[in-house]
Amino acid sequence: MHGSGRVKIVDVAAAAGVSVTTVSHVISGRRPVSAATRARVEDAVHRLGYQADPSARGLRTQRTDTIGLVVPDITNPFNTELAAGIQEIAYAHDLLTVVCEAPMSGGPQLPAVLRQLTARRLDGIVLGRFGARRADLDLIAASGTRLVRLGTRIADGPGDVVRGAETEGMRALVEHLVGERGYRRVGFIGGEPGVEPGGERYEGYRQALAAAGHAVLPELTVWTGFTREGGRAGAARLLDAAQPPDAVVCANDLIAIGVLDVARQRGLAVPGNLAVAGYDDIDAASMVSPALTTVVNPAREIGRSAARLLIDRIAGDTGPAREVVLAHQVVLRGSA
Amino acid sequence: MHGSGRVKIVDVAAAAGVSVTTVSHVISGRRPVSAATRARVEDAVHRLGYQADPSARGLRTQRTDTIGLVVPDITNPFNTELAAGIQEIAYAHDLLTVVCEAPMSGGPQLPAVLRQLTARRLDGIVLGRFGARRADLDLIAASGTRLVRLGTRIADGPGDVVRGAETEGMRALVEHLVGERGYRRVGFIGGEPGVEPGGERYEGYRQALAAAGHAVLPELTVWTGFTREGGRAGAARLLDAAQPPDAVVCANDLIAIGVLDVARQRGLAVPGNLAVAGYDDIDAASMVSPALTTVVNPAREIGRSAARLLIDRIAGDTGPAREVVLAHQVVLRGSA
DNA sequence: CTGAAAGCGCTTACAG
DNA sequence: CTGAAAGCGCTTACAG
Repeated sequence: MHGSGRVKIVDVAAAAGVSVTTVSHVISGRRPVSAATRARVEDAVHRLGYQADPSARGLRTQRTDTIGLVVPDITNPFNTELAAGIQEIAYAHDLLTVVCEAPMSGGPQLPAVLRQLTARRLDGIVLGRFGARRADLDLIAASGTRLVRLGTRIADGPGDVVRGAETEGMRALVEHLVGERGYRRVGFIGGEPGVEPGGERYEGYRQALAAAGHAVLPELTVWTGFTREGGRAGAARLLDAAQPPDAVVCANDLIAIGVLDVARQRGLAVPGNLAVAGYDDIDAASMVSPALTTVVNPAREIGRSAARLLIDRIAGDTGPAREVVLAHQVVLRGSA
Repeated sequence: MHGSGRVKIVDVAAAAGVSVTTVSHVISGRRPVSAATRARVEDAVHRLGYQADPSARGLRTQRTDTIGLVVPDITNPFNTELAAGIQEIAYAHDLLTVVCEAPMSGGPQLPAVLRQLTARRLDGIVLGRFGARRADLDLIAASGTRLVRLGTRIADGPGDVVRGAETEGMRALVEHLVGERGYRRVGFIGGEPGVEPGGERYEGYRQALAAAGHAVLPELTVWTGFTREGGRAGAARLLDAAQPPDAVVCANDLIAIGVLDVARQRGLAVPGNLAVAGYDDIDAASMVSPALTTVVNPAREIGRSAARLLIDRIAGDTGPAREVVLAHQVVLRGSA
């Protein structure tokens, strides 16, 4: 069985009575081998439990059969769904996936993380984090590592892009609140100012109000942070206004959950006194009470698309850069 | 700058006017180099942007500087915290971490995933999934890959172990409900029967009741699944009993959230008519209403400990197998 | 249909 | 303090 020391391709060749060349070709299928020889080799591979050394193979082929995903926070449910989608496709293609964290603040800096990944000679990188400088992106591309960026535009840098239709999703949500449900004063709580995807989502909110002929009131828009705490702070500000809103849409679900906290604390019925809507449809969105009306952020499907794009490129696709946009989907629950 | 083709160690040697041997030693620090030479080499490395090829290095050193984590579900918050803890330590030691999913049902089978990882010659594996056969574990150990198992006992297989004090945690929780809060009929909703960590947690429940002199009533224990749906089904069963419980402790938070659903739907006040407690302290536990009384599952710290153990072993520690147990911590919130 | 041999880019005894 | 050279285990032109 597994004696001391690993089984090498020469061991298989000896056991099967052929050259290492032939063993290699049986395994890769890159050259025809007679049925009898193939059977002997396959038997030896199986009997000895041979598995090619990836370092040796990688040194020859200049591939690592490994792709990377960079996200700001690996515990964020959106990012784990993303990772799951990538892994699903990668696993089927015998690629390993490494997920790396490059926090928006604190922890390893993005350029350091990217440098580590290019040092590892990954075959491809999915960049699921905003805020990369153009120079860093160009360095990835120049190193020969394929790149897929998430949530941005094709013109913003090298590589392909996958994104959800965020502006359209938020617009559809707000149009529903204003049109079907008849809310008149719809407020908006954004995340950190200038941080995506807050801008895209705000744009949808703005478009919907404009299309309905409503004014976008500055006193009903507040930017805090993409957290529950941000939602609490934002809700307090909006509700303390001279004319508070009758509905609040939030840049993400965590913010909306913070708004629910404040509503409960102030004894406001949701959606009776205040309608609340989020964005992303995280797990917790259906666990809070009332359950959150929100827009699906198709994280898993974004991951799948990104992995497919990367794999096509690794396989040699040299066509022009592509941008894949995934449709939005509004989920109506109890909160709005 | 980065012309065509990657910078190799010979390029650095040529630029610095020394041998590749010296370049290698400057980088590794494994041999004294004169200050002047060192400076020339470091300058060349920096100027050319040299990064050693990991495949070539790995082929020589027989290391991949990569460790793996195997979990049943990478989107489960407990597992992402685990991964975050491992990555935190691994990153500081220049190790890459790959997280692989081997679902309890459907998807890639555990032996196939483990085979893929040993084929990749990982330096170490953290096994965060139950249900591995002894033979599979022995194969990992025999392949020279260091192993840390989570949530089991040292006697169950090769390698080191890290686990939380689950039985003690559940026992402390139930003792609080019975002792301080005075609940008399405390029910238990478990996950899938026979699936850990359900057994450990049930044992804590059992011990607490026994210590308080309460009988463990079979009609107050039900095994469903570690999901919100499982909690709903379990709650329905318990509440339809001739003498329903006045409190329910659950094998995890998702189950407890399912119980809250049923309580709300039936108009039962929590904790007035029915106290509810969970286990794990996932994010959603503090988002539901009332917020869940639960026990912290120190996932991140378990990850950190596992990574440290693995790194010690990779560094050459050959001492006897170790079992690290992390203390429990009950979190009292509104639900019980 | 098959094999002998070069070479991928490192690290590390060995030698001085 | 420094260097020439072997060799890690593969894949793949090249040759027949």
